Amino acid sequence: MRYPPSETAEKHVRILNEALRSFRERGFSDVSISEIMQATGLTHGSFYNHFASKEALIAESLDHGMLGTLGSLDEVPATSAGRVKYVKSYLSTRHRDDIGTGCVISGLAADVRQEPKARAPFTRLLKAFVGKIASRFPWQSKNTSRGDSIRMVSSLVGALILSRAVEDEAFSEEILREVRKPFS
Amino acid sequence: MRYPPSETAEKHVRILNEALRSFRERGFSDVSISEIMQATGLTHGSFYNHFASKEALIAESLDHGMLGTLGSLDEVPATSAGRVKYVKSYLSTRHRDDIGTGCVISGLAADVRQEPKARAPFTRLLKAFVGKIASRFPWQSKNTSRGDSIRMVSSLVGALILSRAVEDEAFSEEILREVRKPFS
DNA sequence: TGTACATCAGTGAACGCGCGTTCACTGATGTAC
DNA sequence: TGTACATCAGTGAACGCGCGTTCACTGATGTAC
Repeated sequence: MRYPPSETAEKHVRILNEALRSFRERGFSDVSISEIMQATGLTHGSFYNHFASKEALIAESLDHGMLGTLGSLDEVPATSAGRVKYVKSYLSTRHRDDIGTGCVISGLAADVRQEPKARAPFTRLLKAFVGKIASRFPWQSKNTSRGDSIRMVSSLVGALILSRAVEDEAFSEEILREVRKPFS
Repeated sequence: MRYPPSETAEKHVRILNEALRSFRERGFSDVSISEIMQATGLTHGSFYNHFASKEALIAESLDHGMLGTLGSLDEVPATSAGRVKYVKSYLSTRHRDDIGTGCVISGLAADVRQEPKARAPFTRLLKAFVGKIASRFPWQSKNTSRGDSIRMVSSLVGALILSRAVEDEAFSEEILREVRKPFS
């Protein structure tokens, strides 16, 4: 049956959030349309009233995820102390264990390669993230700020992915701690 | 029919290599037993004469991959020039595009989280890699060498994964180039 | 303002498909005597 | 050294299952007049 547009729009966003959470937790291909819809409180059939295909959902969810990812940078002051704080929370045990609501870039970077339609939105997201880190925080020089941002993002993403992959708790913590050091 | 043991052992290794290549290229769950066996020149039915399950193949292939990953470090001198050379080849366009035969750690770090049986062998592999980089190359001080190794590995893995995810060739190259800088 | 109808989101059965795994069978290899 | 038999890797059909997607149907909402 038909529903008021506001309700439809709200369900659309709920599907996106549910999808983005599941995708981060278990990857694009290990998450089914059915379970996303079930988690949203709907049946799988109505999925195609919202999205053309699973591919389309993946692409749109990444664009949707851009808000939260860039927004997380605003929660921290635009100072070098703010940068220290950001790195500390990015490379924290909490963030490591909080994959479903954690950084979309670390959560999906490796999955993106397999999904052609995901690459363009992911590229936009990463560019915006790198650009915002370079411009928001103070760096040694204007010339190197973009490179510094890329190096910082690569370190954070690599360390978080490795700390999540590893089974040994002490080793996992060691990775987070050691990569935090140069940023504090 | 029955085959000589040497032939069986050789096929076993061929399955492992084929699996490891496919897994790196497309991830554990997007690769089927059938296609691995077909690429090895066998039919899918005989897979279970070699491995108990797909999970067991994943675990064994990671242990098998340890040889190549650690071996790649021996191809470079145990000097700081050797380390420069290693980073240069790790963060090269060739390695970025050569996923199937590239570093197992970068290729599978994110996939490992989803495969419980893969985490122990992956942890061993990463520990050995970090340990070997710390001990093989000269570092500023003995105290920081292990941390330096972890920071280097995190940077390399993060940069390679991001450069592979991104659709924009110039941006991808920029990531590799900027992360190479502090190691040259 | 009231009525008639088109719209469209949600439901759940159904589709074809490929997956991991099992199984009866084959036949050369290895072993016991 | 020769013979009889157990072993076991490979084959391909078959299994149950869950996937992405489609579809006929329902019924409240929005629109035309």
